[in-house]
Amino acid sequence: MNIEGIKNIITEGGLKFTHQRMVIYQAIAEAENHPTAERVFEQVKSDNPSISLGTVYKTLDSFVTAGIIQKFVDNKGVMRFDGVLEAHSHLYCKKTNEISDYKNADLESLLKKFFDKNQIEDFEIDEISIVIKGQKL
Amino acid sequence: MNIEGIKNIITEGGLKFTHQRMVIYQAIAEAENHPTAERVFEQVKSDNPSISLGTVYKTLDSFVTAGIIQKFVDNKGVMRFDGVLEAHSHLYCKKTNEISDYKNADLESLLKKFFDKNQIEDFEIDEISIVIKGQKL
DNA sequence: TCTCTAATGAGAATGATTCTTAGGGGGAAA
DNA sequence: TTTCCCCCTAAGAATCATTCTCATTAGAGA
Repeated sequence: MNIEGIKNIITEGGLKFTHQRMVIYQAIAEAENHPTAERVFEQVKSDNPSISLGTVYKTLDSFVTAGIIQKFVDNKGVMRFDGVLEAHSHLYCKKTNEISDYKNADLESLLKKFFDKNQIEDFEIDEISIVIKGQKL
Repeated sequence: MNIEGIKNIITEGGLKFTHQRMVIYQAIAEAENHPTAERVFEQVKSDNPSISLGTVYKTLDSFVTAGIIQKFVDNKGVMRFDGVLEAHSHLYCKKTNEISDYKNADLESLLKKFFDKNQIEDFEIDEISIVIKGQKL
């Protein structure tokens, strides 16, 4: 993604555009995996050697609040960030601890139909997160 | 559950029976919610004032390894323990941060059927965990 | 009962995340 | 352009859950 594109995403999220936010968003958008804050920090340091880890945390948090990235907590209790906003599930490999995306529109619609029919008493569903645990072959 | 019952569960898991393991298992089995290690520690101290927090962590971990309880990580990155072994989903309330069980056999079989038909390439599924996020009404 | 090994208690150490504080930069208004 | 103000940032201290270390203790089998 080009600089203008990223700038738009950040400002449309209601955030001031800064160099730090730029490189951090870029790192997330380009990441194939689901990086930790530490990992983003490492990545970003080459473009911005004086950046601080605290800034990375705070910036990622603003992005989440602004709704331009997602976050979740992995099996070890470490935060993971995800630039993909559409509904999708995660595959967690117990051997390598890697987390990858699993998108399947059929699964999404199956679940949607199920919960449309089977309302949960006194509970309003906002989102459904699925983690498929197992191992890569 | 009585003492003998708990003793059986612990020894059948291949673990030596001790007083600490007894009271810790009891606390998990009786818990309605999904207690943290800290919470179990508080609970257990009345029956065993000299117990150490490290022991609670280590014991819970042995239980998980032995397969007699389950654990997961909540949205805040804190470990939660669960004495219920059957497949079930969790409801997470964004307002109160409470986590409750959601058991629905239809949902389980729906998912089982789906993944029987739709194998994931190069991935062997072990378990599927579903967290339904939203809010209590 | 005796012995051996695994379990325990106490507290130090670790690691991820948040907080604090001081300094800096960009936009709005004149 | 200049000033003001507020938000952003850097650096590191503080926090909190969890793990580790190590000396001591207590089960289970001989």
